[in-house]
Amino acid sequence: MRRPAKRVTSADVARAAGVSAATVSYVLNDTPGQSIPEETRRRVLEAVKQLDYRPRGSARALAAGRSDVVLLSIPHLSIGPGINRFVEQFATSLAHAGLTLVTHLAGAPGRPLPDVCAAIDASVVASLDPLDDDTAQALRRAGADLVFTTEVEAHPTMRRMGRLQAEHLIALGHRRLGYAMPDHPLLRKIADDRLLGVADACAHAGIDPPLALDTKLDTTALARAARRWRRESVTAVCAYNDEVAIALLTGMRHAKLAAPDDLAVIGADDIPLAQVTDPPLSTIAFDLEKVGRSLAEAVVASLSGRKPRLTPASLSPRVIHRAST
Amino acid sequence: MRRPAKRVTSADVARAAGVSAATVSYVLNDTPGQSIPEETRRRVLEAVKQLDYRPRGSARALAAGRSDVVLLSIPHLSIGPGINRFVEQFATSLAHAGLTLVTHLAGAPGRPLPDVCAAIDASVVASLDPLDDDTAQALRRAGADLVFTTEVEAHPTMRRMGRLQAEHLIALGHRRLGYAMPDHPLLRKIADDRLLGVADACAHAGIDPPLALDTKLDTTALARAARRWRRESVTAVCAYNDEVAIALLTGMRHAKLAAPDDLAVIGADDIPLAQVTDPPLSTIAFDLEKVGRSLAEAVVASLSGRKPRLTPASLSPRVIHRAST
DNA sequence: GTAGGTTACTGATGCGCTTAAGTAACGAGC
DNA sequence: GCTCGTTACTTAAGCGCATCAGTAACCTAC
Repeated sequence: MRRPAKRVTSADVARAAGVSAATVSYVLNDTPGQSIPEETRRRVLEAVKQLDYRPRGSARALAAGRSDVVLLSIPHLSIGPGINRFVEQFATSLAHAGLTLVTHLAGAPGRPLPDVCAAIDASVVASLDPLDDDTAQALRRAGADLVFTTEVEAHPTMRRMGRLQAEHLIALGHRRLGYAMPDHPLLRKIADDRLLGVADACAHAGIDPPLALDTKLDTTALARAARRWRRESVTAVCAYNDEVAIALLTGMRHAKLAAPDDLAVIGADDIPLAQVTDPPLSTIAFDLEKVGRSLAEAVVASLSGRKPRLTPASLSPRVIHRAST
Repeated sequence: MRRPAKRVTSADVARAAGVSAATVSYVLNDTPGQSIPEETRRRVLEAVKQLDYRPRGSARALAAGRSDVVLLSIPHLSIGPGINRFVEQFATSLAHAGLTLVTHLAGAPGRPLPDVCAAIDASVVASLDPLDDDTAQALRRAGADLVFTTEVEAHPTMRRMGRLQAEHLIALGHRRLGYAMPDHPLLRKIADDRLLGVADACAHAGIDPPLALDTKLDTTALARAARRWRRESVTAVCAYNDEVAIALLTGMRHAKLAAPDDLAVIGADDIPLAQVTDPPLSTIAFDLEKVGRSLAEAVVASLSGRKPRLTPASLSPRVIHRAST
């Protein structure tokens, strides 16, 4: 592997601007306590633009002892397309603070998070849900701060979503609930959390625990599941997510069952398609943009030594009531 | 911002193993031309494990002049959940070659790709579709190799997808096609490409160009669009993607139109839900795992100085024929 | 008029690693 | 018995930047 061609360095900029490399660094970083006259600043910035100079992150990180890179670990499988809006807002908010976001698909067999973190020398690792202890410790040893959307004390987000689904159905008068589990083994952990939330709500309302059925994205199988729930006098189903819920709706049509009269269905995530199903799907939505913004604040806080203080209900999930319930 | 606590360095490992830092580096990198007896190697690796040492990417990159980080730029909005499978496979294949993958959501107002690239000092930037010239040049100046899924000469993937959709419908005997455009302005460019592909196929078959209609994810609006196509004697519609197609199916049901008899519908992306619509949706699928693997190969090739040689039809889109056409 | 402060810089150092160059110890070959 | 080659290392340089410790020039105050 050849060494890449010579790149523009701060020394080049310094030469072009007729100053020292230190001055270039001061100008570019607005280093507090340094007084740079307007004229010099202009010359330096001019040279930067002329040469299309971009400081190398690795050199900066090495010299400064910390980088401006934030690593976001996102769950193995998408939490729906909304994740994009979240990431975008997060990246934008971080950029305002001079930080750079890159993301890593967690759980993949590719490479453990601490390795990735060390490789890019991230100074903060953010995640939507808490990481396991070993990983967290390894990351901290690798020099990264950790930031999550959920406070440790609060109910984990996933569990809360399940609770909201169930509470909605119970409020509508349903007394026996079903739960539609996803088939993908990697979704199992999240699904179990959400199911626990449903069980919480049932227990709290003093009704039977939910009847959970494994499902797959297959119309016939879901038609069967729907009939099974009916037989067991289930009147409403919480689906793991909108995808499962939509598939269930199709399965029900095949079984000649209609939502919400024969079986009420609520999804989770509020994917765009949830508005255009037949009937439109009730679901749980997050304000992901807000989450992105507040997570960015937490990162900045953590970086300046303050305890990241998150809003109580960071993900703020809420019920979207449409025609399927 | 306090300097983070002292982290484990290669000097610490060297001390623990009773060797010099150079030896540690030789062991960890399997540096060719260095003979390390088994016993020494064992001692070093032992110390590494004991201390949970992870080399800092920034220091490595700085010293070696190149990092082992690959940056994947993914389009602004998800190309469906399949993107996950692709990223995963890509990351795994890269990991086998000792490379680390991180991704960046392109197009977001956050921070331009070259800045991100410089910040993490990526040595390769991969992208699903070609980047504009300015960006490409800036990246190259930032010292990154560029790798794409599409060869420059080949038809851009997006255009090809549109062509496949149309060819499928034409082969089924349709003589007047519609095209359902997405409403999101950021999708416009991709949509235009796909539409061009449809137009190509129509021209090639000697039939009228497609009647493109703007749509949004709204059942009523789509019912109206469906009726409009019918009035204009369109018998089959290519949808921008499966999402639009599924919404159209719902709109058609509201307009008392059935697929494929009243209007055939084909989507694109083969999202999981496409199997469970009513009727199941014909669509265009990619072999994303294969793409991930071959893109990783291209990256490795590019890094070892060879020209990245991609398989002719890297994304290899193909028609999935279900009941909606 | 000069001590003391401020402004506007520069020089030197070191971050943690890779790598070229060096070296001590040992065995083989003559 | 001495050289040469090999093995198994070590030493030192330097990657590109941030940052600390200067310092020269100029200004102010008394």
